[in-house]
Amino acid sequence: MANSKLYKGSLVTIILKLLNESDKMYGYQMTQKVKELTKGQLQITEGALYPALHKLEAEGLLEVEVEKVDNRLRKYYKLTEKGNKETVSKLEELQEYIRTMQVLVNPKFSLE
Amino acid sequence: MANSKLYKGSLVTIILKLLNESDKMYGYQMTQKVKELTKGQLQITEGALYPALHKLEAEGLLEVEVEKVDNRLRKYYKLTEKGNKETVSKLEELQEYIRTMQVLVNPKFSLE
DNA sequence: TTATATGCATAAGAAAATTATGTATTTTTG
DNA sequence: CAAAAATACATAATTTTCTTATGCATATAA
Repeated sequence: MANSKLYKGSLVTIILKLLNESDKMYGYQMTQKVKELTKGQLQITEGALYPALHKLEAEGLLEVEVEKVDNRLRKYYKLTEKGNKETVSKLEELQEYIRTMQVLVNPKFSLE
Repeated sequence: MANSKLYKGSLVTIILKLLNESDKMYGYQMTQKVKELTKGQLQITEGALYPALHKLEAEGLLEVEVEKVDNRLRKYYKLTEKGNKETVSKLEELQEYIRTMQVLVNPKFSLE
């Protein structure tokens, strides 16, 4: 997924946020969007993405709509109501994670 | 390690930063320090910590010094020169990760 | 005196990723 | 025009990193 191990665990958050912004997206499109937004820094691998999408669908957070474009298959995903709630929760978790890590990494804590 | 999966991959960064601040520490002390700094939010489990310390030692990032205090064993870890460099690198990676995730999560990117 | 805290360690299993394939169509490039 | 690259999905084997469970031992608090 990236050169840094830190991204481990954040794929679901990224997927949910993408769908939260874009209404509906298909897998390949997500990989391209993330590559573009991060200027190539973050490359989502298919081996990570597709199983993650299938899992989110199985959990009822995403729903699928298959489309055929140019004789090629596209599986559009969109958030369910449950998925919307989970998105909020995952984004809060991310902010919380960042806050906590800032505390640990902030030089101030050397004082005590 | 925590309720959030996001912490996966950040243990090494945390360990290195702790040692960067404290010169030398032993495992149990690290768990307490992190618990204290994060007000109980982040609990480092021993099953994660000790293997991680052993690995960092094997990689030459940490060196060990065993001490006996009150008839109980303590293994003090400190950063090697290589460990110091890796600390800088890991902290940069963390800042980079945070920046990237902010971009992905920031509502602004819905514009294009 | 018994539970909790201190201090280490490892093994089994789960979760989430990487890497490597595989299939198939379309578009670009030399 | 042929070959390579891009588009679009999928899965299997393996690796990494963690959780959970267990184990041992001593010191301190209830």
